Amino acid sequence: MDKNLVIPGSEPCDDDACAVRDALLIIGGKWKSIIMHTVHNQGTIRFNQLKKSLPDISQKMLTQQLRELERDGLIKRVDHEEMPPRVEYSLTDLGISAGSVYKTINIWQKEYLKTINNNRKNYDESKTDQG
Amino acid sequence: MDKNLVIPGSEPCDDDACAVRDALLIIGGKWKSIIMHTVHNQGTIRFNQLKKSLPDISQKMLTQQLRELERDGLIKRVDHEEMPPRVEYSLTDLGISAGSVYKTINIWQKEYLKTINNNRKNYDESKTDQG
DNA sequence: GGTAGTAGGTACTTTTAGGTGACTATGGAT
DNA sequence: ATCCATAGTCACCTAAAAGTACCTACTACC
Repeated sequence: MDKNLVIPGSEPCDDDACAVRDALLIIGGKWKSIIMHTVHNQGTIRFNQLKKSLPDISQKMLTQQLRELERDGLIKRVDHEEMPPRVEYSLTDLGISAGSVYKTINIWQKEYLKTINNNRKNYDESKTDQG
Repeated sequence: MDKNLVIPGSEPCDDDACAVRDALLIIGGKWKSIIMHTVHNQGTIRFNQLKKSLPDISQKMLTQQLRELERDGLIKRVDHEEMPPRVEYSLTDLGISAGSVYKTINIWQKEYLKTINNNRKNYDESKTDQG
């Protein structure tokens, strides 16, 4: 087995936690990838526009995820302090860099989705066949 | 903004779900990255060896995660059917390919961790300063 | 003065992920 | 007979993530 092929650093974990684990707290979760994707596609996007683009997300979750993305510096929030309110979201440079990670994940998934689904089917069959 | 720089495919979601979201169900979660990392490092590893390498994981979670990784075809499980039991785990080719995804995530995290932590600090301060 | 649009916030509930501790089967050693 | 090691399973519980429904502030418009 070639040790140079794969996976993270050299220690199993830095201190307690894994870098990958930490990264997934920042870019993972149910909504962040699609929010990031939508903001990127639009360049600049307002709150309600975003909400309409993501019909299944609740207002609360959208706000919450945007706050986290803003806190971590992946997204920039500009409040124009007008009435009626106008708030615009866009990606920061860090957000754009995270985009390349999403892209890698996406490519991997697209490439191996069928394989994985076949594996699952075979696994299930082997379990129902002979427990 | 350069549309060619970043993020997944061209639609926000394939059907309901995102490819990235689906991928993270396969390779994400609290334990999978470190399990994969450990198995890779050892080449072949037995259950209890793995448990000792990951002192914080419970036996139940280890079994459960290994079953999912096996089901999805990232990990191969070989039961030698001896007594006392001897079961050996190793990565499949698909598992190795997932390693490159973990690697990308890991590199990104290592590169931007400080930036993210600074962003969080500044964000918190701006919130406590003036709400 | 009632309604609509904007960008949220709050309280409560459900669902999912993860954790704890005791238990099983097997055979060999003490 | 009892204990040990291996590789688990089972029932139960907590904590975190996500969802639902309703509320706020401000202004314009009718």
